[in-house]
Amino acid sequence: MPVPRGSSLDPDRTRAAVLRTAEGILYSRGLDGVGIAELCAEAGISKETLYRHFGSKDGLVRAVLEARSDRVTRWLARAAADAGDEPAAQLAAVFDALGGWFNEPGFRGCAIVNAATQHHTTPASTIATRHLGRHLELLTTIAARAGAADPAALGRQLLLLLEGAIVVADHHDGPGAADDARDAALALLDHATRRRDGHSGGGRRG
Amino acid sequence: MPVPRGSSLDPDRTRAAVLRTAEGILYSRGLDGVGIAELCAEAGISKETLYRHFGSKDGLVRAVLEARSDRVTRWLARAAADAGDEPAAQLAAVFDALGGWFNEPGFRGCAIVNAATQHHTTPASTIATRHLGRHLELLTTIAARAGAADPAALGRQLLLLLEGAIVVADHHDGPGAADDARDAALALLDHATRRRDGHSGGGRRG
DNA sequence: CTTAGATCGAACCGGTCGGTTCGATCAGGA
DNA sequence: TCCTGATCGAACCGACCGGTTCGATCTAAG
Repeated sequence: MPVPRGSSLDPDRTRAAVLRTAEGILYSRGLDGVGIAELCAEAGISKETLYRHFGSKDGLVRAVLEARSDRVTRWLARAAADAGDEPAAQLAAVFDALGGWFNEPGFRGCAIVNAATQHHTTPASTIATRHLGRHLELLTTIAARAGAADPAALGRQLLLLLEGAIVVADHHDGPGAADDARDAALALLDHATRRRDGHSGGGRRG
Repeated sequence: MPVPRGSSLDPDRTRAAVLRTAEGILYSRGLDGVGIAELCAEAGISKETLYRHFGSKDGLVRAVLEARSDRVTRWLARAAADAGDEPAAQLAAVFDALGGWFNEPGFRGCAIVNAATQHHTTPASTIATRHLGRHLELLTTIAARAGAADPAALGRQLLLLLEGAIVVADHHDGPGAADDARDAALALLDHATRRRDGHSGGGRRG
């Protein structure tokens, strides 16, 4: 059953509603697994309306992916910020948040990376590159605040864990991948911040 | 230009040739990016021949993915074996081999994971799960031979790095991801095998 | 030579796709 | 009230899809 048939007649509201509906369907069925006719039906709009708002299916996909990238980026940053000032705790919180996502019923991997995998020519690739760059920025910031010897390098390593966890959770392990990734991340953080004596660094240091 | 028009009339040879050709096209263009008509034309066979050999496009895709999984698995195992008996060297060799792959012109991520991402209902998902399981087995074996405290856990962590490196190389970094993954893998190996004194373990131990 | 089977090439099928257009409808501002 | 513009619903387009069939052709085995 589509939208309650309200005919809001407010372009902004219509656009937002379409984006919300299309995101769910495109994520669960894939970019090529659903046609714009069905998209319009589910969103409760006509094809002409969709055409005027987004220009093409590709335009709709791009708008959906950009909105999603923004939201996911804010969500991860929030998870880190809510974990307090301790870098190790922030890192753990990021991967715990991932674990919560993996446990959600409709989890099917990263929508942006999936889209870029399906249409490697379209702007999806550009959005995906920027999306990973945003994750890298968050992780590098945490690495720097933790006092890592090479924050950029540690950030890149942590990004591998983050993206690897999504793939493994989707195609192999399920939610357990988040726990493995968190353990590995904390180990790498410890390795990159350890003093050169036998002391195990990264622990509480006020 | 298709096959040299030899008409081998040998079913096994024909099947192998079709698999080889289809693998390249399906990998570079995506499962939905090419029709069976073009596949047949490039392979130099008729649609009826393809239909008799593989039953359907899905059957062809499955055969392609299974053959590729076998080949990739053997390739990685060989890379490890050729690196000698030292677990750390074997691990480094695995990620160095990955780096070589990332540098190849047509690299577009893992064909099996990509396929499962595109068609998450088809047998592609099953093949992908088994594919990652094979990688996990190799990495866990190396972890165990290195004397890790928990080889299964370390194996799972290394799998995250392997899969993460493929995604990041495809969508963000390029070949550098392999170097980051190797460094992280060696750090995790060190972390999991270190003695509880200050000595940095994992080194040569006969 | 004859025959059986693999293959070709082309036509054909029903279906779906993304995109376009058009007349009717409806709400809000002048 | 009347107009503007957002929207609807439906029809339509050309293209391509995966799959099926058929007669002709070619090769290798008997």
